[in-house]
Amino acid sequence: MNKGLSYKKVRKHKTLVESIVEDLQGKIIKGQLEPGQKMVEAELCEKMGISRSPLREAFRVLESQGFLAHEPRKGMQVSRVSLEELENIYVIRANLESLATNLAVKNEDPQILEELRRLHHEMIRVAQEDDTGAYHKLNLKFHEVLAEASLNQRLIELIDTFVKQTNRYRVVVFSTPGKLQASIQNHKDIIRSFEKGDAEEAERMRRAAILNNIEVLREHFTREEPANL
Amino acid sequence: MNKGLSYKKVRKHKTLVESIVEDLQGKIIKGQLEPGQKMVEAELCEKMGISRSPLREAFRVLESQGFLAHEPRKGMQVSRVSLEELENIYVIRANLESLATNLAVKNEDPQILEELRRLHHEMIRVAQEDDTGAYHKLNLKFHEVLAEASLNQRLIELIDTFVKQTNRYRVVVFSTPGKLQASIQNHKDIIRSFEKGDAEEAERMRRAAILNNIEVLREHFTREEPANL
DNA sequence: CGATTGTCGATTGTATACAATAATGGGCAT
DNA sequence: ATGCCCATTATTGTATACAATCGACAATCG
Repeated sequence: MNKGLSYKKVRKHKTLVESIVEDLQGKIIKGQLEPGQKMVEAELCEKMGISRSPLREAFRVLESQGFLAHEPRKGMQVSRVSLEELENIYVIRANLESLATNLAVKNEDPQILEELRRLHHEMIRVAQEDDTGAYHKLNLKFHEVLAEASLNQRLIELIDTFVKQTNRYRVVVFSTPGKLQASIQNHKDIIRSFEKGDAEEAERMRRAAILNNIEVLREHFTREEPANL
Repeated sequence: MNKGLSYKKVRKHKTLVESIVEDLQGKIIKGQLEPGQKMVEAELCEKMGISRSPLREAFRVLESQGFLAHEPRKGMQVSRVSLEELENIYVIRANLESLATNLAVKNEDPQILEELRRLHHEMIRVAQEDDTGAYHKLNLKFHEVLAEASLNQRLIELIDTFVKQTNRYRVVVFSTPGKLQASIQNHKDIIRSFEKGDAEEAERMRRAAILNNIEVLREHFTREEPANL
């Protein structure tokens, strides 16, 4: 079967470039494309059944988002993130998300609060069943709702990009024992701050949780070999 | 004279795409390309003496940065920023820059402090001469130094983009009377916090200054017509 | 007279072709 | 055997060509 053709079929209203961006982004996040891997245009074109123009445009988008990196005449490669850079990214993400949390609380939308509570209880349930996969999905949703409640479109998009970037190394963070319970407690705290209308407190809670991930990462990567981060 | 050819000559080590990005970005910031203006590919290609491929790649970069926006099949246009969006951007910028300031102070680099002092005194000088143009340049430099002192590369780039975006409407902010003196006072405060090593205070100072710009903008655009923001 | 549809032109989306440069490998000299 | 140089080749950078879609205007029908 020609795998390439499916691309053209799938796109209903999406343009080819968008499809390619999503596809490659997904593969990078999932680790199917490893950091440092060379992205040879002709090769990818053939595999995907597309031509170089849309691929190169997709490359530019992904580069802007930090998923790819290139030097002129040397070609694109999947961005290679050092531990230090990853820490840098986490610091930014912590700030952006805590800002969003602050704004979300200030907006005082009862429907948002309701949604957060629902997700929170759902997470408690799947945590008891030790379903980390389901938990991760709900967790993402929880923070997505929080971000969107900021009603700041630019911020929402920015956070989305940064979350995706850190998720490339999520596996590491989430496999840590106790992390799940800490996460649940954190959500509880945020919801409580939300109920109190204490935006600053919610902001601090959110920031602390994200920054804590850095510790986990640092610990992990000083023990084990830096591998091919 | 063929204006187009200069493009190819100028690039020494820069690729065409980079040159185009810089050029268009500059024109958008300076207002030479107005918000909402259609960017017809063929037209620009002829004017610039380039072909569509690099132009379209530059488009993608600029779109990622928020300077352009496009709908499929409808074409690119210079992004049209509502007052609300501009406020959103300022809120993000305030957060990013205050974060950078915090990190900068924590790094405690005496050379940075020295550089900030130098720029500060320079600004006081040109302010006395009412040279707002020179002041603006020094001001940009001041905050650039502050951002770079964070030593967080990703953050530095992000701030750069956001600063450029808000600078599209800088004219408005800076023509306000009293703004210059307030700006000088703010720098003084930040330097003092730096000397004390009080990162949190410096962070608050920086944030307050940027957020204040929003007020100025809002005032300006509720009096005057929203124009073609 | 208004609405609808068809056709044409303009413009974007995609593919291919050409040019320039960097990586590779083999031959030759030391 | 090893290191340097040159040629070859692979790959990116740029330009052009082709296809698909959208918008506007006009012709036709109710």
